[in-house]
Amino acid sequence: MKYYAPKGLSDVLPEEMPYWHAVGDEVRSVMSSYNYSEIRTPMMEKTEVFARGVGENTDVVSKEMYTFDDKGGRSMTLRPENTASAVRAYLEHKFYGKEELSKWYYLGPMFRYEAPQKGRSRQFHQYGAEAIGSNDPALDAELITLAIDILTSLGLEDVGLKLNSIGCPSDREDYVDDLVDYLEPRKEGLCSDCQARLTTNPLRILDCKNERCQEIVKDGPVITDYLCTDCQEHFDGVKSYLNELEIDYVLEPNLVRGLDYYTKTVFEVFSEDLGAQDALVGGGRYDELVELFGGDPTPAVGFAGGIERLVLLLEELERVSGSEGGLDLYIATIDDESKQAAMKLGRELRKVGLATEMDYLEKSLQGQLGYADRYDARYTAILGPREIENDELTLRDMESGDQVKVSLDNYVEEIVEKLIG
RNA sequence: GGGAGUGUGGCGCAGUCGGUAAGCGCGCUGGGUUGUGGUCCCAGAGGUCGCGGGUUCGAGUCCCGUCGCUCCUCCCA
Repeated sequence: MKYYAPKGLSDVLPEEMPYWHAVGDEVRSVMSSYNYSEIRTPMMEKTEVFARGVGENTDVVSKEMYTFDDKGGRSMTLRPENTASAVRAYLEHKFYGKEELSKWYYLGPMFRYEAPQKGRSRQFHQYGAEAIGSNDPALDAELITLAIDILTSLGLEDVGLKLNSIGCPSDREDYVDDLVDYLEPRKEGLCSDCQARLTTNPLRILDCKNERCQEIVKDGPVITDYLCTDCQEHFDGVKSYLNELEIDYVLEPNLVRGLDYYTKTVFEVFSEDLGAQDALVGGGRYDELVELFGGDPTPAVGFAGGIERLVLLLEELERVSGSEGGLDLYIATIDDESKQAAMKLGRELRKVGLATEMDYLEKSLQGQLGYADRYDARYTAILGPREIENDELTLRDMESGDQVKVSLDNYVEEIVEKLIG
């Protein structure tokens, strides 16, 4: 084989499409029910949108971006996530002047240069929501239930919610100071990555999976002890709403997440039925991001979910029927003359909305019936010299095998009648 | 960035110690049915064993390299 799709970029094949459609349909439907409107931002942005928005020290920006210079010498980057673009669009189109609260959702491809594995590819697809303009903890809870509702409406039940608050920047500053003070003397025990993080991004040490790092972190300071009154109240509010909504969650004080823009609430929805890449949805509040992009201080919260991982689960659980559509009618032909007529017939039937197929492979009648069978045609219209002679067609019910003659004068009505009536 | 596994007709696989094993199932084509699918029976087409070197009298099998794929670590969607 000479040509392959680039590593980590995979084709979504027709046979997988029912799952993708199910996810897309459910996302749109649930989002609408929560009054979120779709927005589509470009698949690439100027590099600084992500570099500034997501954070220079994040894994995503420092080593996972598809960045290149365009012909004008501008540094462009394929979007690794959609929040930064959404905020850019929010400001560019001055939504702060149009509405007090912007509730958006999106659906589309994202790109991160990483080693592909189960549930992770370089081009992947996310659906997500952003609510810009309110710091109400009820909105955090809304986003969380929205994310969960999409999953449960698709038939997933065993999903868990991890929840944490990382406070506002000044809380975090105090916390990071103490964390570094705590870790510095224990530096030797940390993995080499974490030793580096101690200076670049100490918070990331918290969710390092290395056992020794975890051991050390376990007895260190806990971020939720550092929340200011505002942040504490906010966090309590989120938890209280979740309790009211009977959403189970696990408090994870070490959940900090990989993007710099988060403040206060952070959360992840995960599945135990997935492999190493078990996060289905990740999100949180980003109250500083609009301001960072040059807007007035504007609180916001959002989440994103991975479609590939969701499809993987749906396939495993067989929660979505593996086929869609199906043929209403197959028109079998015998010779050139009947094929001419079949082309015309087929077009008429398609016009009234019937999925119609015919032979393009010069198959025998036997072969054509087999083909019709394989595609689950409900009826096969047989059109041969005998039918043409009598100005009729033979309509075969593919389940019962019953056949009737139908006049070519009113075949559309008769076939529609059989299929619908 | 590290680690492990894997590559044999379209698909899923078997291939023993290196020695007529290039084989099975599904699918496909034709026939049984000169115009009738699903079950069944018969026949048939289809493979430079990922690629390139090497060892050997002899390589799908062993060695080296290379490309691809998969999974893990890490991070996350």
